[in-house]
Amino acid sequence: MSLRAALLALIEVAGPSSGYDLTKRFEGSLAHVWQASHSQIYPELNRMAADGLLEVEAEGPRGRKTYSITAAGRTGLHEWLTETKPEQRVRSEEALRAFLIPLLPREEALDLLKEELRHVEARRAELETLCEHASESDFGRYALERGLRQLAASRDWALWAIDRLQKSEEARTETARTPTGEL
Amino acid sequence: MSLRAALLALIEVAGPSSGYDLTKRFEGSLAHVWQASHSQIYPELNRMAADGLLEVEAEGPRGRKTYSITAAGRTGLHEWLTETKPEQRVRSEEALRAFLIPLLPREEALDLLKEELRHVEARRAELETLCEHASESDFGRYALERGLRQLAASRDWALWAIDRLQKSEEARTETARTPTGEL
DNA sequence: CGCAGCAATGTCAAAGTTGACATGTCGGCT
DNA sequence: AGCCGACATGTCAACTTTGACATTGCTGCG
Repeated sequence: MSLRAALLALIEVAGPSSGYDLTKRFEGSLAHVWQASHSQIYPELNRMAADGLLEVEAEGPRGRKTYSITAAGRTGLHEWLTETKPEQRVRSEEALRAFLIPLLPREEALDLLKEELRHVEARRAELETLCEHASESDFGRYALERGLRQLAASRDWALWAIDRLQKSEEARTETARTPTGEL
Repeated sequence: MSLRAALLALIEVAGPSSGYDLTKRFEGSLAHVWQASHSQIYPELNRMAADGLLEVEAEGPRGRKTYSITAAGRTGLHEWLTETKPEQRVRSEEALRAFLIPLLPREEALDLLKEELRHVEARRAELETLCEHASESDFGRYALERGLRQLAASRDWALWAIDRLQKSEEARTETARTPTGEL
């Protein structure tokens, strides 16, 4: 259902669009939040049209189809936003790795964390520029801000973890103990 | 592959375990990071055993099967951690909602945000207690900390968004303008 | 002209995920 | 004895998601 909501919202905001347009827009700021490729979007649009949420206007020289939102579509979107309780579960491979970090010997763990830190910084910089170019009232403004804050949290965590690992290494060196069981 | 890595790691850390054990452990701190139910875990364990990553020791009065990690399993886990580049895409329905917030009239948007804030605070409190009860060296310590920071970021974002919406409402009231197009 | 590249839509198999259904054991309580 | 809840494993249909394969029209370039 999330895909439907996203598509309805995109059409609601930008007006009648083609599947191609929507696919492109999914590659923009929305990509930080939800992903879908054309192979998922095209069939879904047709199903939504069949369900009366969208109206198709097929034409265009290259077989372009334009979908517009119907009253039913608008109602559906509103219902989804207000009456569906959000799925709180998050699945993040990065977080899973974080979970598994303690399995690695310190050196390797530190390398991984530093690598992660680089990635996060890169994405943050990217988002930051997007954020600057976005107008005050831009549609994706809220999501952008959210993404930025999440990334900042990831960065801070990585810094914390690196610090912690280095401290525990120092402690280990001082007391001259052998390391405990690692992978 | 993430499921495999998680299962290998859980067995690596806790020693030989049954599918039931692993299912329970997936409901613990790991649930904040990755989810899997027994219907996914049981078949996967058997596949992993067939692939030589695990060793089965079937017995126990209630048909309990105990899986232990093999050398190949350990290698596989290590490879996954160090040689696979992490999937950076995140899919979060909550974030998607954040994206769509501007579609709602202010009052409804505020209600949603406040609701979200409550949820986040509740989960944060829950994690916080988990964090306190966790020993310094607990396996899940890093993931727990990461989860806490993510939730804090979500909370701060919600507060920021509420503030922003209220400010824009004031501005609107002052200038006595009619609202722009909303859902 | 031919060709590359983008516009535009589609299908399909494979993999991942969920929730429901199914089954049987064991221990403790009434 | 009967029942409940925890232990323990499994299957299956439905749905979502991904990546590959496939096709056609238009546009600009050499």
